[in-house]
Amino acid sequence: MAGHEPRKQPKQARARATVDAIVQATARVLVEDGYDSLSTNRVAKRAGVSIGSLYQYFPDKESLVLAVAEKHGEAILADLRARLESVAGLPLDQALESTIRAFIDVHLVDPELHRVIHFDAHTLTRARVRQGALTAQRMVHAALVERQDTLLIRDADAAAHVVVCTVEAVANSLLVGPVGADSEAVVRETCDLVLRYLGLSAAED
Amino acid sequence: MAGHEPRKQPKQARARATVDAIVQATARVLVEDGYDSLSTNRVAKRAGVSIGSLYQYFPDKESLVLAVAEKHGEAILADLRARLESVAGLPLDQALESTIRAFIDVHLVDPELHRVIHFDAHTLTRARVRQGALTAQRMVHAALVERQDTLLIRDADAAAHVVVCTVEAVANSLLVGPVGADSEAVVRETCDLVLRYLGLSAAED
DNA sequence: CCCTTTTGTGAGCGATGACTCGTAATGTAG
DNA sequence: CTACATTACGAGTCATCGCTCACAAAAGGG
Repeated sequence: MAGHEPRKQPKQARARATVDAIVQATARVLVEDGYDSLSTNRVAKRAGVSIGSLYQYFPDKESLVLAVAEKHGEAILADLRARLESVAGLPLDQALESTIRAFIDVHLVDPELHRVIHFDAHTLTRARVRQGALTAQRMVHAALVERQDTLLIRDADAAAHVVVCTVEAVANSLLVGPVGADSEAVVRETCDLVLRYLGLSAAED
Repeated sequence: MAGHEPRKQPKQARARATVDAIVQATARVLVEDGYDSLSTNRVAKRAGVSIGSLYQYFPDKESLVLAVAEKHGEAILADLRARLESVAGLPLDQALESTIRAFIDVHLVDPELHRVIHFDAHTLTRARVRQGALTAQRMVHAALVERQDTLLIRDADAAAHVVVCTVEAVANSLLVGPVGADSEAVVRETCDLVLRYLGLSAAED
């Protein structure tokens, strides 16, 4: 289902520029025209290269979207890591809140592109996204286990899954459109949700 | 983008059977072949009717999927209502837990179809699903406001959104595939998540 | 029985799309 | 300059798809 064999790698700088232009063009088509309007011909035209050049480096249409998703995923991850630097010294509850907010914020890097990748793209790309979520889940799992006695946890596996699932869903809901509530309030409530779940924040007032 | 005018309604029983066969065939193609393989010709063939007959009752391809989604949505809603009958007499925390479990269970009616509708289908169908979620959100909002003084709520709008978003995400996560955790445990944790968030269930042991 | 309405048919039109391949241009090494 | 590898090109192939339309068969009604 993944289509064909991998294609050759660019050797010269010229070729690397071409590949880059193609990936960027794919992203632009994705956000400007939508997933349904994505065609290899259109991408080639938008990139200013010929359709033949495109197929020298990408075996099929899906691999284009995959490349974009990969790049976007890495950008997000880098951003997240940067945002988490400052968390190290904080007390647990504040650290957690910062992490949650960072996780949500990071979904708003190029939100249109994120929306398309997350909601419109197909099998392979979705699998890639899902794999990213599983990675996050493992990280959360580790963090939970490490603080097992400070927290209120019955089943760390299930807890990690629920937490990641929840925060990701909220983050994505914020980039779909009107949400019937104020965004900042939603983020605040999400923090409360997770903190109370983990037994970290007793009710105030 | 929604295509064309609505088509005529079936007057005779014969025609109603045809329409039904078409909707059912659409659902079968959707779960057996996937959204990407859905074509009007294929649906017609699978339904055992001619392509012309299909276009007598459905203006375009999307309306097929929409009909399936509509039907599935109604089935789910009916199921949910039935499951909620028994909740009336229970104390608040148990009622809430039952409701959450019901909401999740109901996503497992024809899970394959649900998966396709929720994850693979496009604009119109997605809008329909989203509208359903908003309805749920309004219901939750009302329920929260009604019990405002028993619960721990700062912003009912945001709370309703977060809760619905969360439970729906968990429900959908359970029908995508391996989850890295036991399903029942996930459901239990989700209940805890929401109950603790609303200040209903203090920590046990 | 005939006339009208409703229902059913499927060949085929026009469009689009993914992808190939023969060829030409450009870089690169000796 | 020459020979070879790399890169770029884009017309064209083949398949599919959404959808129409001219027509035929069945139902209903008088």
